[in-house]
Formats: sequence, C-alpha cells, structure tokens
Amino acid sequence: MKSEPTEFSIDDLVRDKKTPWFGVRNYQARNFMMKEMRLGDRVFFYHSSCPNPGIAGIAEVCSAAYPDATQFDKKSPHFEPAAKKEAPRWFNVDVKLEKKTQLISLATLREHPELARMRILARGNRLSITPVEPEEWNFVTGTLMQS
DNA sequence: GCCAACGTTGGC
DNA sequence: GCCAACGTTGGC
Repeated sequence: MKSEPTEFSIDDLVRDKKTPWFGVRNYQARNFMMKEMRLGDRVFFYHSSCPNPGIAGIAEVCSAAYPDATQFDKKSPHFEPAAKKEAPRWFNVDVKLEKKTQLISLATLREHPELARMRILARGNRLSITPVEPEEWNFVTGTLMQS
C-alpha cells in the first residue's frame, strides 16, 4: 500500500498505531480493499513520491472495508460530490502497525530478479494498492529485511 | 462504443 | 521540472 510520506508516513503510523486507509480514488485499488483483503492480512507500507521511495514498514489489515469518510467531507481534498451517504462510492480498510522496518528502497527492490514480477515494480504501474505474492513477501521479509 | 483531451501518478 | 504511463471525462 503506497502512501506519500508527506501525507501519511510510517512514522505517523508508529504514532497513531492504526489508521483508515483513506483517500483511495481508483476502482481497482478500491476493489482490492473490498474484495481481496482479509482481516489479518499483512501489507507492505510503501513510501512513494518522495526522495527515497521504498518499503518502510509492515502493517496489518484490521477491519473490513467500509465507506471512506473523506468522500463526504467538503473540506477534504478527497471530497466526492457524486457520493451519497446511502450510496457511497469509496471504501477503505483500517490498517494497524506491525513494525517500522529499515527502508527497502525501490532501487534495492529492482536489483533482485526474485522480485522482477512484483506488481508494484511493473512498468507504468500507478496503482496505489497492489497484490504481493507469497514468494515475494518471503523474499523481502526473509532476505532483504534481514541484511 | 470510440477516442481525443485532459488530469494524475510517481520516478528521476 | 520533465515526462511516460495510465485513468477518466465527455462529445459524438
């Protein structure tokens, strides 16, 4: 799950322990939260659009998907005029901190053939939420984060 | 349904 | 700031 650290960083999650993953305005990413994620699933917390992009920590999905409150908030940059309370358009899950880790930079991720097929590394990928295969998860947590 | 125009993402 | 890639919008 990508976040711009200037908006919400791993240190913010360390402080808050838990957060709604608000502001997702892309149907594919939304559908991952609504249909693919399960309570207890773990996710990489990825810092994007920043001087040193990469995986900054691990979090855990701790709610089912529910309507994203920011779509109803006129003052929010994520406000969605077309959304109605009785017919919400955007949903989010909550995630809680598992741990902040050493930063596994994008450059490092790209160095390893084991991760060549990772969705987040795919050419032109802009999705803010992408699936991670078990082998990729194990390589990152078992090898990269141990060195 | 097509597709051009436009806006956004995100690495560099 | 640049630009490739992609998603969305809206006229037709």
